[in-house]
Amino acid sequence: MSTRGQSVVRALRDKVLDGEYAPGARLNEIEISNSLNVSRTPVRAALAILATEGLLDYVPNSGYVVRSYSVQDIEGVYAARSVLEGLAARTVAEKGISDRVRGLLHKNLAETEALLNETDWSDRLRDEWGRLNEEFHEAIFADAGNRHLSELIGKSRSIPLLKGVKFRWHDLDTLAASYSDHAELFDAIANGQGTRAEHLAREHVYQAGRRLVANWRRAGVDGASAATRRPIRKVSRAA
Amino acid sequence: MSTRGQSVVRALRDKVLDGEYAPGARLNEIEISNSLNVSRTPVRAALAILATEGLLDYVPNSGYVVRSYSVQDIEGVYAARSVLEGLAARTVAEKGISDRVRGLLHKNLAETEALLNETDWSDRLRDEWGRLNEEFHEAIFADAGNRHLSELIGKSRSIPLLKGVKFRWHDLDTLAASYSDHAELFDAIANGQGTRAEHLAREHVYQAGRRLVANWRRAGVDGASAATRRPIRKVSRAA
DNA sequence: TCTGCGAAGATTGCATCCAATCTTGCATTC
DNA sequence: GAATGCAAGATTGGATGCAATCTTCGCAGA
Repeated sequence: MSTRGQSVVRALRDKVLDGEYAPGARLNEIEISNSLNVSRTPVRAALAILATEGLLDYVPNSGYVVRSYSVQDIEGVYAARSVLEGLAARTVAEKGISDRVRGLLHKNLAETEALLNETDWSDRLRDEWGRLNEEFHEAIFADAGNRHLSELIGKSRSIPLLKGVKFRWHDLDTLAASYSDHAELFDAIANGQGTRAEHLAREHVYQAGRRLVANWRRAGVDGASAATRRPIRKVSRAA
Repeated sequence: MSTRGQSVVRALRDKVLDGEYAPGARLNEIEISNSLNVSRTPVRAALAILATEGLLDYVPNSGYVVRSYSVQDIEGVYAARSVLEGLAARTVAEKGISDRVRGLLHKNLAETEALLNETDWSDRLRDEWGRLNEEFHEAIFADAGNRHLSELIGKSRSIPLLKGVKFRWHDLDTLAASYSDHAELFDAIANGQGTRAEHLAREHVYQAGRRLVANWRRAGVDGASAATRRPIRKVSRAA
């Protein structure tokens, strides 16, 4: 809440990531400035920043639209994320996990396991599971102590429309498998097994990506049409 | 040359990457707008973008400074780059290299080899070698067909002050070794050996990073002081 | 001499106005 | 009827003025 520009960046980023602005949607400076009660100046700054972050596409003199991701794009994102998180896991394993993160992950695993034994699997529990999953991954790559790596992973984790649909169709078996992955990964890291940790993390993220793509396809027309890149301006009529 | 803002972004980015603005240097909006003959508006937009790209540090109400990278930071950047370029190499090897890039790399290797047989090793040849090296790497990760991966590698390859000092102290033996790495990597990719290609690329980039860090340290006081992070504002006096 | 306070100067943040470009719709022409 | 050209509206790009914040420098006091 430092400057208005930063506030607008946060507000718009959340809306884009939550799908409030769907992929392909056009972002109008005046509408946004009215809805957020600021002038166009901080809005324009925020749009430029979000475009640089990769959340928006920008065409000069035309405007900004929420970037659309095809199935191939998503596969590419997860391919990159898998090697990055693999590197993070290896790094933590080889340099030694910090006591703080060891305790955090231990607690995280216990809470996740408890969650899996719940009977009524409501949306609230799903959200809680998503939070724990995020906490687990973030704790690891933060403990790698590599600022650049953290930035790259962060960029790979914030993609329009992924956040909202990410863990929506997961059945209990999938969640249990994910928990098992986490437990093994923690074991490898805690025991300094760098190569094992790297491979486990890579495979874990890879599987997550594959499930996401499968759900993406299963979502059918909605997801497909929303993910289809829509041109900002009409193509020129002259051939 | 579409909008002034984009022109300013390019101009400032080049200056930062070439070291014209040294790490830790403060960027004044008015000075820049005067030197580039534009108003503060496009300059402000450009500064925000470059900060988002990671080239500048930003402190609200204080301004922008060229981001400084410690030796640990550089090691981290190269660690990330190595796994990313490893992934790119594996991807190209497994999906099959395109004819265009196969020809390009073939030509690139021939030109590099010819360069190594030159007798008078002038600065011009050094620059030429740097260009060929860049072309080689870029051709590979571009051929992977992963937009996100390309963006991440691009971000890892544009770091303040690296461009200028990158290949300045390399002796002929080092360059020959690098050429040999490239040749082997091309062989692995062209023969569809994904794992081998990945490992070769990782090691190649890792070695490049290690050499850079060694030169960085050897540069001694200059590099060290330039790389030392300088606080933007005075620390608050009250404890 | 050093520390803390305060006022003046400098710099950034934001709002608003104008210019440039694009988009849209209609009329005209083939 | 379809395509082209033109004009009006809408939207973005840039410049400028003012407010808010920070920085710097000097001064008073311990």
